Amino acid sequence: MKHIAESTVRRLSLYLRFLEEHKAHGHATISSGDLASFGATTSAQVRKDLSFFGSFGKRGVGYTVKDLITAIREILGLEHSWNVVIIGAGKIGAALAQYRGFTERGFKVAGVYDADRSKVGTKFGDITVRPDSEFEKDIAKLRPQIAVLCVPPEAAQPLVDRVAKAGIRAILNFASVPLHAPEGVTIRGVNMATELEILAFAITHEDDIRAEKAV
Amino acid sequence: MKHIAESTVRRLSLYLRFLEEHKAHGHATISSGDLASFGATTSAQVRKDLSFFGSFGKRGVGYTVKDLITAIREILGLEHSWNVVIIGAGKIGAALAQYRGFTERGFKVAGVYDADRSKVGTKFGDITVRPDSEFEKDIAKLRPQIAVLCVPPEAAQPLVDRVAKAGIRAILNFASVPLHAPEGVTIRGVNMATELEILAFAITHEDDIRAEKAV
DNA sequence: TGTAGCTTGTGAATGATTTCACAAGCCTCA
DNA sequence: TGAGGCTTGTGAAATCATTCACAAGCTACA
Repeated sequence: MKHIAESTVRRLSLYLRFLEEHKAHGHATISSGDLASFGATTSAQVRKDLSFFGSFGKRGVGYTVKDLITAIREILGLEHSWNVVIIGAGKIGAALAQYRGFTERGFKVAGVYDADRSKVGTKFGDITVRPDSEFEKDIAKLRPQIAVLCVPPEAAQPLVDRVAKAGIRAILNFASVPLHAPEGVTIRGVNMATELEILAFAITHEDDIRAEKAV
Repeated sequence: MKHIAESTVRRLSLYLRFLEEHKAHGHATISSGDLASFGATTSAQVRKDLSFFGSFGKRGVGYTVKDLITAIREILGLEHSWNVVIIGAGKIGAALAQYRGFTERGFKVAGVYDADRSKVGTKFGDITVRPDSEFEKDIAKLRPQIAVLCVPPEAAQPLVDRVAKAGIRAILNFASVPLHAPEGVTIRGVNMATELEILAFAITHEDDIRAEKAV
């Protein structure tokens, strides 16, 4: 397969959300223009995004909502559900463990771990925080595909190596350090402070931008 | 000023983090190559990123850590601290209200609001959840520049309009819907489920990619 | 059946970002 | 002072992503 841009995958995820909503509203078909207006993009972009994976619409008509949902779910790899383990049961870890959005989209939180014994035993819904040391043992049973790291920065890289050794190949990192991914492992980082800094940059410089527009 | 790519701003934020660490380790100067290896980028990229804003290094020597920190902080608009209000005191909102990373980077949580009366009065450290209805009144005193939305999807767009009307021009959105930004307002979205979906895509397709590499 | 009015799928063009490659400049040391 | 070894700053080239523009194909309806 041709290399797919991250921006394309991100938009597909967005289209999927809109399609599900659209289906719930009882619509059977949708055009690239409708999809575009929801995702703040263009109809050409929508069609190009889809074209990397095949041809899903009918000229003159549009896309069958049901079929496009199936197609995008398959493209994204969402036809089956994924097991996720959360490592670190601090504030963020706890919030994610209870986050409805994951379950809704087919990501099942299969375990929560923490090195701090005082946190072990805490319950989030039907899931109990287990000791970090049990991690490798559990993996063999749970077979999770994704690990979410919500640990202090200095603990993150060692955990990446440990998690990778246990056979997990996808990591979502909430620790505020860039991590080195071992061969065959994909890491994505989410950094709240960086997001705020990008906003700070935008409002600090928007006057320059406005001035520029006026020229 | 020339238009700056978001990717550049994101990297600057990363460089800044490394520079502060580097300074704490007692180093006085740093080269673009060192900065690059931390951020998993190239030395040319580092120099290009900085070149949009000026010339901060010395040929043959590198950059003075202290001065580059000052320069990047000024570029990002971090020379003063920012006031942030969090709207929605659910799991995510509560986690963010207590998130150390914000304070460390100069973002002060000045208020937390919720429409649910049962949440009003809850304390997060020295900050108390206030009723949503008090929001406009408080803004006049607090003068926050950034709002963080941690509300259910259907509540998000109305809040954008309300927050914008109150004079806030930057919004960080954790609700899982794309939002329409009024004129002069910058919105950034963080969507945990989308991040997991991008990972799911990556591991679903990595065999294709590996196969491709082998060809 | 034929025409009018849509909408898709896709090469080609444009625009944006990253990488290359090298002149210019700084420091050390003989 | 001058040569050698670094490192920056930056045009130019290459790569990557988005937008344009239009032929091809579907539906409805006369």
